Amino acid sequence: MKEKVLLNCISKYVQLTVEENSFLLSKINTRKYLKGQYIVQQGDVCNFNSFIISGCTKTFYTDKKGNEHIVLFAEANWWCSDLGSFISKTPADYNIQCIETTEVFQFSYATREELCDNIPKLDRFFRKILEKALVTSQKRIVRNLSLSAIERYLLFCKEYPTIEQRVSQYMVASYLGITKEFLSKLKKSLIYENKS
Amino acid sequence: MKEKVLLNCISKYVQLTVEENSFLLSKINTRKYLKGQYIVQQGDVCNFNSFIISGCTKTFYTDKKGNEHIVLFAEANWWCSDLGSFISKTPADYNIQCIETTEVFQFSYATREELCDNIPKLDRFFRKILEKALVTSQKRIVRNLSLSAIERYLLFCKEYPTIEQRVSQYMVASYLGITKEFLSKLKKSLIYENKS
DNA sequence: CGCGACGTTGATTTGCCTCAACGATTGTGG
DNA sequence: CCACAATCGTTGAGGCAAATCAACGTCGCG
Repeated sequence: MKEKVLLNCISKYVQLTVEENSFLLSKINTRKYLKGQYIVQQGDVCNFNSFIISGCTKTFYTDKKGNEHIVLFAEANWWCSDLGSFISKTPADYNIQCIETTEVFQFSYATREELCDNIPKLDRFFRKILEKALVTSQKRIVRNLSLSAIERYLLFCKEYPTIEQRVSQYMVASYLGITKEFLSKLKKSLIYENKS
Repeated sequence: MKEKVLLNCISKYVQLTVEENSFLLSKINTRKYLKGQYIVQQGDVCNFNSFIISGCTKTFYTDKKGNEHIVLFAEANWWCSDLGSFISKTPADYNIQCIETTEVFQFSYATREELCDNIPKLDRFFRKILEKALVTSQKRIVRNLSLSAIERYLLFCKEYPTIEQRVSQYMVASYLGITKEFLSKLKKSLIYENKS
């Protein structure tokens, strides 16, 4: 039963009672997206915070020239939303698109507030995962400032091996902040290095 | 009375009772740093979360070549710490240095947990400010990926005019991810543009 | 089979860095 | 109160990492 995945995820940070668990589950909405479908589109309001049960999504910004810039990839057990849009009901800065068939639990803003009001431990849960997300985000800023493209690529492969395998090359390039052509050249140079 | 600044900051997000306020204040520690002093140094454990009463700090990473990369500037009413180090008691990735004489309230990890245990609304408070911080951090990632140096500089001046004025040029450059020499050239080119 | 999405390759260009030297401003001790 | 050092900012010459552009391979799929 897939609800267990979510309860498991939460139980790593806070301990809910049986009643709290069932209250939480009573508020859950499940939704399934096909490959290529959008959970949110830039400009729309992001009304849901989604917990990924299975599949994979990319959150990205499209600039004036039409180039994509990937904010994050999300796999099973991760949360995704355009947080800024979600919390202040303003138009989303980002698109969230499913790279594969993806199944999620979704919470509206009102539902999430209701849950946190009734189960204060959830405030703590979200606080803790936000702390982790912020640490990761700041680390990425620093890496983009201090490392070369090839160093960033190697770190990405090491830290997100499953993502590197399941998404297209051009998305990896976009995440790293380089062009797909240049990433292609980097990978070629790595092969030659290993041979010599 | 400077404790009011902190209570004010919190009251923008959650409403504490009189007893809660005084419990919170009873746990407060004040500390003053001189210009140039460090709140944390890379490699040490960051034992405090600091709320800035007055002054200004920079949080930065020093790479192997000795270059500084600024994660964030913080002024009055902001929180700063090496969050990763603070929550998991591991060596800090970053330095936090005072750019001016700076006065802060400090909370140890244990104190913060005690506060949140006794006042669950504080979990919500921290959740909300973390949400905002994460939005800002992700926005910066996207900007670094999608904008040129001059665009980033102009946005920085627009969004953080007070910081642009009080910190050295080379720190602004480091925040933007460019060299001080190149920033100097950018500023010169802006002057010529306005004349013609 | 033929089309569309993705990846590769090479030629050329460019945004930004490096290095080195030189002002300007500030603060500090004699 | 001046001299001098330290710190910060500016300028220019030259170099490199990565972008751009254009063409061509390749693979999966309707």
